[in-house]
Amino acid sequence: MSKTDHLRNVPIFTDLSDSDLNRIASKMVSRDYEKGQMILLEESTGETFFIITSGTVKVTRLSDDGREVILALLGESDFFGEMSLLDGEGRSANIVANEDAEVMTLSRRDFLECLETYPKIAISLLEELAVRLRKSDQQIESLSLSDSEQRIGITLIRLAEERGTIKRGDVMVQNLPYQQDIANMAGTSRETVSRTLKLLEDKKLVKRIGSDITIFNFNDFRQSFS
Amino acid sequence: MSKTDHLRNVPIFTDLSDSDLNRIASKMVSRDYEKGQMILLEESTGETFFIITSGTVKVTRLSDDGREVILALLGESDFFGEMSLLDGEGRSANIVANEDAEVMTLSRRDFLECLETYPKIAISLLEELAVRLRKSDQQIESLSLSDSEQRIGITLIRLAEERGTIKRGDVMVQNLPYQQDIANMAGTSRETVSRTLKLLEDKKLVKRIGSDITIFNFNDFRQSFS
DNA sequence: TAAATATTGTGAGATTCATCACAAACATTG
DNA sequence: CAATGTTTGTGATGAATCTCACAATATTTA
Repeated sequence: MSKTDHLRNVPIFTDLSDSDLNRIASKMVSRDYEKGQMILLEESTGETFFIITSGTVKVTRLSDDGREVILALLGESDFFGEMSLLDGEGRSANIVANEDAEVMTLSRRDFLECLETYPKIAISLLEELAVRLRKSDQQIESLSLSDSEQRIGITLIRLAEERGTIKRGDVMVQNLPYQQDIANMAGTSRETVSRTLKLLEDKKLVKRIGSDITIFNFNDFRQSFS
Repeated sequence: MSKTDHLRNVPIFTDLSDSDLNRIASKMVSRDYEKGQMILLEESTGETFFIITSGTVKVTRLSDDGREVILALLGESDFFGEMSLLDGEGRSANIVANEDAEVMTLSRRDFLECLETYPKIAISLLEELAVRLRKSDQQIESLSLSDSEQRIGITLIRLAEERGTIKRGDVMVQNLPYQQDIANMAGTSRETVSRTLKLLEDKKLVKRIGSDITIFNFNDFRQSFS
């Protein structure tokens, strides 16, 4: 797949013409990262905009004593790095390759120029940030008000919505993250994730086979954890 | 203060010329709300952009059983309502007048037209959303990793940064919100806020007089609760 | 100013969960 | 296919903090 083709799949670029896409693509550079490799480090100043062309990355914050919060898992056609380009602050999060990943990068200057040249990009980006802010708000609510079972349920829903496949009302997520990562997404401990997944299975709400999970009756499931 | 003057103080409009500001101001309508009055209800579709000209509002999410999370307290020159204008989703939060408040409103159509006409507004708005997203990420981290004392400390810092006055390294916040509201901001219970404020006072980190609080040595305080 | 209402303070018990400590299952590598 | 490392499962324990129940203050209203 060409760089231009990749760009076309990115929500904020979809409105552009082929020639515009080509123009932008010509300024982008590809980079590869191996699983576990740090792509961006907290506190470094952000100078680059990234688009994921393959693989997944995790966006995290770390406490001084090494505990981790996963703010998001991003995959193909998702982008990151825009925050500190926009507000000039240092990075607020670390980005680590969750599996081998390939990205395309755009320099700060080219990115900002893009925004000025194509107001549509700015507006699409606004939409995207609004969506993210909304998700953050939901997460804040669930961290504040829900117990660990609920939060883990909500985390499964997030995963299912992002990378699940539907089959007659059930949703299967292949290759569930490690329980430690689910715990870091849900704001709980690894052991609690282990126990809760078992509980959900006992309740016949989900079925696990290896590292895959099927959520039965996804709409009901989502309803009950909303 | 004229409508135009109010607009000038709003970060996303600061870059505009007086004539542009006037043009926008002419499309805005003022509205008043009494303390406690609901300005926007969750689930209704957003059709209006709001700028606060006086008073404060709180942005909340409610669980079905009536518990409340306060996502933000907004004051003069802050704005809200842009989220669902941008992504077309229904509102994600309720807005309630925290004290008597006056706002200026802009219709969806005029707001979006503004964005198209003045790309600078779009870019400023991007910056603002980036800042908010960053704050949300911090909050998610603190809800996930910190104990209640830390979270309450962080909440005090947020309040101090938004509405405190500095006096020789100390910061005073007048008219602290009710403990119930602080609890809803910090994701804890009202009783825990009561006990924790007392604890911070015993540790000589803060001093309370009536509904005012002084945080001693604000920089150190912030450091230790980072 | 008294009465009524709202807010804050505080003890005690219940509960949820994190943590520790292993064991079991699974995967990876020589 | 050992054997070594990773990930998951599970009991026991303790700590944090929520909840409930009032008491004590503040604040507002009559």
